Amino acid sequence: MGQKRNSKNTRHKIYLAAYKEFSLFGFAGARVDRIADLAKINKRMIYHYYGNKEKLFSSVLISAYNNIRKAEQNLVLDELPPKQALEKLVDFTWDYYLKNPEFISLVNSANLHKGRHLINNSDELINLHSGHVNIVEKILKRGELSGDFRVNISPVQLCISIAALGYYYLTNRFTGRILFNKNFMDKKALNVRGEFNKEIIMKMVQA
Amino acid sequence: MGQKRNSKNTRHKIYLAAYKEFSLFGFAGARVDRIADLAKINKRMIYHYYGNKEKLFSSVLISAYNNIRKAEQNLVLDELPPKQALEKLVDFTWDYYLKNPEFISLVNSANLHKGRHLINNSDELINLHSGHVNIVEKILKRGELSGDFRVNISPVQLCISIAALGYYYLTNRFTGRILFNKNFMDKKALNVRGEFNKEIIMKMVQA
Amino acid sequence: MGQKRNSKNTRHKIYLAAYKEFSLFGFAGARVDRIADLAKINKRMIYHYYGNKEKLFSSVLISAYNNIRKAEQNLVLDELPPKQALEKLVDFTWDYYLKNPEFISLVNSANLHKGRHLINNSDELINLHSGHVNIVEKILKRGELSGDFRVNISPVQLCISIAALGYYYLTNRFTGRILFNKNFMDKKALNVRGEFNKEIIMKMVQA
Amino acid sequence: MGQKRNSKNTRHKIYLAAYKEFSLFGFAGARVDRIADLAKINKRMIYHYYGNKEKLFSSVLISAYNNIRKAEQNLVLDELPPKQALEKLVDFTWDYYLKNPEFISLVNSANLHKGRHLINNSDELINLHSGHVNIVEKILKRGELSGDFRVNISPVQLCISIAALGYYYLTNRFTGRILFNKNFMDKKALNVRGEFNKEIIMKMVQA
DNA sequence: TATGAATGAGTGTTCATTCAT
DNA sequence: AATGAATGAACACTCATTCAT
Repeated sequence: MGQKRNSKNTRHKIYLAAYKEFSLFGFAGARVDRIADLAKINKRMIYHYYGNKEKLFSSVLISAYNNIRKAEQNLVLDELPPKQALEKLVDFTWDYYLKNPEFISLVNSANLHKGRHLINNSDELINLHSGHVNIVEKILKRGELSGDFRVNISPVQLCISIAALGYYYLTNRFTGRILFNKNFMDKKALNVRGEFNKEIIMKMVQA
Repeated sequence: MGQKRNSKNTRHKIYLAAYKEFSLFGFAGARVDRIADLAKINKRMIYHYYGNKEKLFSSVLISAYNNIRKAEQNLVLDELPPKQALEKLVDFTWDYYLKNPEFISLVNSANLHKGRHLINNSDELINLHSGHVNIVEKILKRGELSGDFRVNISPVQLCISIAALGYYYLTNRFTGRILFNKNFMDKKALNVRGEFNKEIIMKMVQA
Repeated sequence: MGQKRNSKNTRHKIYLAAYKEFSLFGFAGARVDRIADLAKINKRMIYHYYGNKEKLFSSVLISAYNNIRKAEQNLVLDELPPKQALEKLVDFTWDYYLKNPEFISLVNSANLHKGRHLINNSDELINLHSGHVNIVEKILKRGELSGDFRVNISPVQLCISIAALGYYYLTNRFTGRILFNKNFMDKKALNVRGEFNKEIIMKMVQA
Repeated sequence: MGQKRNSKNTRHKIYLAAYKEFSLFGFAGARVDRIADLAKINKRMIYHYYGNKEKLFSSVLISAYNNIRKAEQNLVLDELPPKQALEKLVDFTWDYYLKNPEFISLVNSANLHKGRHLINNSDELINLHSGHVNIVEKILKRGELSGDFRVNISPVQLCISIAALGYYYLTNRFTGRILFNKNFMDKKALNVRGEFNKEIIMKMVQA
């Protein structure tokens, strides 16, 4: 049984610690030593399992992307009328970002590094991602047929918009608080924003 | 006089180099040495004029925010009908981001560091920023009166949304290219996105 | 029996890999991990069979010395006239170095470490080595009696000289190539050097 | 005057310490930390002045080669009869090695690394080195004319041989002591070897 | 006999910052 | 106002070796 000598366990502990560290400090600001301390493993193990800091970041980043897409795949949308399906998807996106703000930080860091951590590593992810667009496409098609939605709305542009509205609000919550002199994260503010996001998307698609 | 000119010059050269370095690498990834090399000044001068790396980042960040707000103030919107005024504002925001992608990088880095570089440094900026919200508020009010726009749209939420739609697209252009297998930055793609942004905002406000 | 064969096999695989690694990188530059990889055995086995890196190096070094001495013992020189016997010995030394350049690297590394890897480990080797001097001594004696050679030539100094002429040329083949702008290792160059070595030794001993 | 803030001084202290460290431990075995300690300078300065360990080794190595060649150039040989000139050169080589055993260690280490530290760094050195061959060539020519030396002796091969006889003896002094059970470094042994070297070279060239 | 997992001390290198002039 | 020299703490990464099975 041996909990102690457990390769998978160590690997996973590293992963969890790295996830936290990278999302708190970005790739450049993250410290391998802190990851080792946090994971309570020997630093050497990081290099044993992941090669180097860069590859560890890649792993974490890809997992983060995979996680959101997998969660999304679990949504049951096909049985809902198109409007409700779309609202549910917008809600899901907003909720996911709210519960996983680290995801946003990781993606920002990945883009600061021009996306190089995604290259050569992401076949599975790209497949998962195309599922993401498909979901939106299917909803739009159903809405067109039912007469609820306008025709010829680009699924990709809509995907991006749904993400954008929540992502921006959350990634800018710190500077936003200062500049707007408003706590972006209190319960009411979050509710207001969630509703606004839904409203703006629904207005966009409505016939 | 000559000396002062020089002094201003050195200060400004540092600023320009720092702006570039911080936007390329973020706060943590930026290197003081590189800034000095790029500015072609003695590294010691950075500490003379700006105190330390952190304060230099603050300066750069605040300037970046000021610049967008000042440019925005120069827009002449009052004389346009509300719809056109709003479209012009959306266009401006998108264009500004497109021409100043470093601004987005700086803001991301500032938020990674929880906005601490803005605190105690930003009275002027906060004033400028409230002007930003005012612009939107005024347009919304005029639109309500003219019957073009719905009533009770939150200016702050609209501000955020206008920014969000462009900001997200551009900050995620690298991972986006890989995940959507689509060049986010070619001319046509940028045009399509610009139009989509306008459409979504206009649909949101229309009566 | 099968197990013993396996055990010998593992030990030997380690030895071969270590021989290669140490001669390529020296003692300090050699990596235990690389030896394990090269030998395709578990790293732990190195410690099982040889104790540590230092002792492994000792083993390899002593084997290397033993090998050259054993090969030398196999020469049949007694039946040749003294001049021919000496020429054959010089040829042998030069050929052996040429075919076993790793030997030279190992010896250099051993001397860099002040010979400590030979101490307490080398009784058999010292015996073998005295055989080396005996060979030269016997030839010299026979040459004196036959009138071919001068009297009172020191066997030890001659041994050293025979080794020196080939050893130096080969160990310095890389810097030599650059400094003399001449490929030390092409066929013709090696032939020229081989003949020169013989000539210089024969001139030294001739009556 | 400022002894303390003295760039040349620091650079030189690093050089001296590196020279010692590299010759004691070879390139791989040398420690940058020890060099810094020995030089009593901040480790950072090593990287400031020399870039990295590898370049520092290159510098030290090239200087070592330059030094022996420069010392050799200072010999006044043209005014001596050819035999005496050649003997003086052999003596010089032997004495130089004896007084600078580190030189031998450095050259061994350089060759272990396949001479790469000499490449792209050694124009001056290659020139100096051709002076080395010229010296021998001139002596040989003069000896031919005077009838003291044989004709058609290769200067390059003779250069190599002169170096070889001393170099090998000294570089192998540690393993030699054990294998031959003889202190290679006591005064008498060194004298004997010095004379033997001269004898072997003179016999080689004599008419 | 054999192995995969783990370790602590260390290795070359880089960082933001300060000193001395 | 400006500079080249210097620093110590930290950085990512690697080492020979031992543990647990």
